[in-house]
Amino acid sequence: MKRTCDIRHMRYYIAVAEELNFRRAAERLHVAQPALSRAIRQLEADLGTTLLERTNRRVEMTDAGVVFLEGCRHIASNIEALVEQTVRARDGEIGHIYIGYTDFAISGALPGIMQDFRASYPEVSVDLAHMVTATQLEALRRSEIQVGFLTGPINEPGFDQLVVQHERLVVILPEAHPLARLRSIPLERLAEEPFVTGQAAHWRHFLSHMTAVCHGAGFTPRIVQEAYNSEGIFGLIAANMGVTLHAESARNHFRKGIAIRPLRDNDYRVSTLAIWRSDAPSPALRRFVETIGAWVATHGQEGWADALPRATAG
Amino acid sequence: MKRTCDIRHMRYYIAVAEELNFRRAAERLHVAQPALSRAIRQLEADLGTTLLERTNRRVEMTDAGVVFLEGCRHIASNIEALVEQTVRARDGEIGHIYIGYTDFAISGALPGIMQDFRASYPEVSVDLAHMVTATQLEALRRSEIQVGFLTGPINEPGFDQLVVQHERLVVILPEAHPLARLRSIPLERLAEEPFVTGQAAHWRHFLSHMTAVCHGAGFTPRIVQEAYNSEGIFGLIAANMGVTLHAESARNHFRKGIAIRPLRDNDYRVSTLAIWRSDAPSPALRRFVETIGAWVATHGQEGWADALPRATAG
DNA sequence: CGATTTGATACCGAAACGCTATCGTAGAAG
DNA sequence: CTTCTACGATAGCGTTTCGGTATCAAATCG
Repeated sequence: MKRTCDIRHMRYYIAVAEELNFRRAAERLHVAQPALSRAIRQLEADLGTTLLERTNRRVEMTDAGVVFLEGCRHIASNIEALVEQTVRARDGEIGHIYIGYTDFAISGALPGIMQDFRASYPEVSVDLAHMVTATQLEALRRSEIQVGFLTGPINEPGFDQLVVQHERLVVILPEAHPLARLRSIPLERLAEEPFVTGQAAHWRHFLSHMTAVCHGAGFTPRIVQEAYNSEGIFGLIAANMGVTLHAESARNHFRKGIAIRPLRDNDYRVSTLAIWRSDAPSPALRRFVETIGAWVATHGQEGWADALPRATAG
Repeated sequence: MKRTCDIRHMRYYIAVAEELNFRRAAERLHVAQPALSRAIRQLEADLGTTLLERTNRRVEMTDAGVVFLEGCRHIASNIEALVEQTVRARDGEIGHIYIGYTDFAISGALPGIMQDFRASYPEVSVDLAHMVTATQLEALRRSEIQVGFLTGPINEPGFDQLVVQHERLVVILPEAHPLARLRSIPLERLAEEPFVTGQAAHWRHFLSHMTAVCHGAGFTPRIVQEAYNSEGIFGLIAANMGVTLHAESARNHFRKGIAIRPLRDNDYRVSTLAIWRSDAPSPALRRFVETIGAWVATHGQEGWADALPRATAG
């Protein structure tokens, strides 16, 4: 028993079993009749089972033949589907992508991008994992994630990037704070205020932006409290523990008890980048990067906030 | 694109994709490494898709390769299962049998035989159809059923048979009937009684037995009512419309209002036969006939009534 | 820098395949 | 009963495919 079980033989058998006539089956398969005779004979030898009862005038299926026909049909269709799926995987329509994102990204461009991507490639499954910028960079190097949405600027050789957000800074402060009465806040007025920020170990990318812009206004922010994430920061501010600078995407959050005000006469911007390994992208990744590009081209760098279904205000 | 998709190539691919190493995969498959290289190359050409990324030192699966591997595993296991099933079908462990049966058979030996058969060959599905003897013979000739359980004697060329029941006759009469007080009834005492029987057109096989045995006692039964089946006959008798002769298997029925008594000094017997086409039996049919034979050998011709779970009395 | 390992290639003999031609037989037609 | 026809089986031949040995080019490692 060689256990070859060639697909071709199965297809031959399907034709013969359906026609119950070697000649017609041969026509249908575009082969000569003796080839069929031999193929079926060999198939039967491989299986160790008679599949067709030939009586020189009529062909009948045995019980085993019926079972085998059913199975062959099933397998043939499975193979067709598999070939189809494989081609689609090659074209990036099927696959899996691991993505890392920051608070800024999920508050800003990422939901819109994901929405577009899911609409175009519904069969690509996506794993979204929240990570701060430094963790994303490490994960990208280890190929644990394929795309990172993180706080720029980044200079990582071997990776391509695209700016998806380019945001002004806003001041976040307790609703009852005297400065909250201003429509926009001059940065210098925050010099003496206590600051609430993310943890220094994890938020250093954004904190370096914050300290830089504060130094530009002539002071060093006095950090009195650290929170784990943006939600935590907002909560502490609502509890009147201090103020902070945050990216404009904070406007997409709504939190009772806090006020969000633009900086007056300050054009400093923080960028959020999409970044991915530039060599040998998987097909699905290529599609995803295309989607990011299309999204950026469509929404521009200013309009990203409009992409969110729920628009909020400060 | 030839769309060959040889199973062998798939098995080769599974090995290479699992080992991610052509040499080790070749060892596992007991083939030389160049054969593998070529097979995979051809497979990729057939599919029009790169499955493995070879870098002269390391082999990696592409996304399409991952999808294809999963599919190949699935198909390979399907084929294994199919071969298994086909062999079992050849051995009669899988299949389908169409069976016809009479009232006598279903009241007698058939349930026990079916029970044994289902226990031995649970994956052979059975279609049981109630038919009178004449209908069964016609269905057997047309191969609409493969086995008939019917009332003998039968002389049908090209068919084999086996006696599964060989029953004495019993008298069935209304509980309140004067004769019901006797422990056994001499046949002559029924000469003047009105008879309730099955419809002449359908029950002629049994009716010929009945008239024959009555003639032996010197009278012709006066049939006053015909019913569709045994249940109907019993019902009419319970309604005091007459009496009848029936096979001993009637004892396995319980019907309020009727009495069942043996014939006195009468050894006439009615046989119920299993009958099937003697040429080219399907494997499942062969198993079924074996089971019938074993059942008859075990239970004998007298003990058939014991085979029923529910034993009743007259 | 040489040794080793990896996949790719070249070539050859064997096996499998497909085709044409032909046969034997069972059913149909006369 | 004879003849014809249709069907599957068989034989022989050329081509393709497959597997094996020997070898190569490149990358890794000591």
